[in-house]
Amino acid sequence: MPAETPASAPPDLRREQMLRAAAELIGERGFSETRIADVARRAGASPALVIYYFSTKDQLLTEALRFSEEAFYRTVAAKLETLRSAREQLELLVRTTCVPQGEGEIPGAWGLWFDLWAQALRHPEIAKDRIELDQRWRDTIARVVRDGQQRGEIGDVDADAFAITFSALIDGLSIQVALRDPVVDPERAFAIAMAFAARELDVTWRPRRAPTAAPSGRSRRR
Amino acid sequence: MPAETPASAPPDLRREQMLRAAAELIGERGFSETRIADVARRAGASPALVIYYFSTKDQLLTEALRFSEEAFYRTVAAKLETLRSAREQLELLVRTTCVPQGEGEIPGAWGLWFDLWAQALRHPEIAKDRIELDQRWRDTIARVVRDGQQRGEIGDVDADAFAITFSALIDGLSIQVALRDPVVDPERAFAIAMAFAARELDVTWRPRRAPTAAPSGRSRRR
DNA sequence: CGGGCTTGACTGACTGTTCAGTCTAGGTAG
DNA sequence: CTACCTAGACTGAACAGTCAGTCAAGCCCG
Repeated sequence: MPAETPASAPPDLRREQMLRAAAELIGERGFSETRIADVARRAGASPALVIYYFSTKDQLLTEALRFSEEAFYRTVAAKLETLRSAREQLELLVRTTCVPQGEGEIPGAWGLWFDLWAQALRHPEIAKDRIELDQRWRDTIARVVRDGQQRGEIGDVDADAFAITFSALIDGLSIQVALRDPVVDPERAFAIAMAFAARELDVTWRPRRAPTAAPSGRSRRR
Repeated sequence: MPAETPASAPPDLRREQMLRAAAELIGERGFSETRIADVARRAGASPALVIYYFSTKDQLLTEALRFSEEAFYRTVAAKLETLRSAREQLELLVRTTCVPQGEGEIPGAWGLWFDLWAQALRHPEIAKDRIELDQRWRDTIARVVRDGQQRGEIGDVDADAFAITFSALIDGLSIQVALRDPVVDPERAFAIAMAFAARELDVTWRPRRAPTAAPSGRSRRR
């Protein structure tokens, strides 16, 4: 692998390089399997320097988790802006969570989520972050609903209650997808989530193909 | 702590003691934070003996994960037998997953699940187990539905499709509960899941209290 | 030349695993 | 019944590898 790092970058960038590297590695290998030496190598720095910036390994990994989540939500929010109909916006939400690789975010984000949960369960500091982040996620969903309602695309439902249920459903589905469950492939997960939203929000959404049978292999949209 | 271990038990029991100890510890501290020394101490044995039975640490922890999941599903299946109505059976399913501590199973089972997912993502061996176990879980749900249909308690729906969606929803809800999200407390998760099932299965279920407000502190049923 | 950045070399602690035996129960021969 | 023997359960002590974090010294930019 070529060292694409300019050996000495502005210190702010250095930090970010390391955070990004750490986030990627956590996603690939898992939280506890990530060594600071690995992070250093990927960021094009020495292990000592990593400790220089983040004084402890735990701190680095913790910040990396936060960094990645933050990036994820920001990206989604930005993309959301570009879409005009509630249907498209909902599709975006579902697709970014239920379909393997969104573009622009840190790759391997799934492993990251699992580790985030596992860590949150035991470290109150991380737990607090996660709760906040998840609330933001539900707010995003609720806002899509409310906007759709104002435009008359969506019927009269409790947006917040819907957000809670819908985010739970999406989470559950994406676990299966991430773990490559043969019964719940990305297309199916997408179809289930959208069908649920359509029924619940009183909006029309026709699946492009029969939801159960998936006869023809199809290349993923990119 | 009193050594409740009879120093020398039949070897089959020894194995199980260790598996149980390992499963508990994984739940409490997490997969990677579990030392074989800890397992040994809790099982009333020496570290060397643990290696004597399971030749490697990974093997021990892997088997412990499987052991715990297996125990969980068996317990649920047994309890299901004792219930006669579909409504009660569904309540059981939701309660055992969405409410903190089921009785009889390994405590701290939640951390276990997160670790199971994290491990499954990276170790195909574990992934295979998980898929199989999850399929069994969905089958359990589907069977409850079909039985209910035969008894005329449940309307005409695709039991398998329902099982997929419902299990995803439950998973998502229980993540929030496990992570003590203030918005999704156990009662609320329970209410959401049951409401979904009721509507989807065309069965009546009245929440015992208003689903949103939870005014009075209430001791958990035991 | 001063201070932040960067490093290689080092270390101290931890921990999975090995090993060389000890102990016990049960079997067997005398 | 006794003495011996064997096998398997079990252990304490050491080993070896790994890795987070330290340090003293250089580097480079302003």
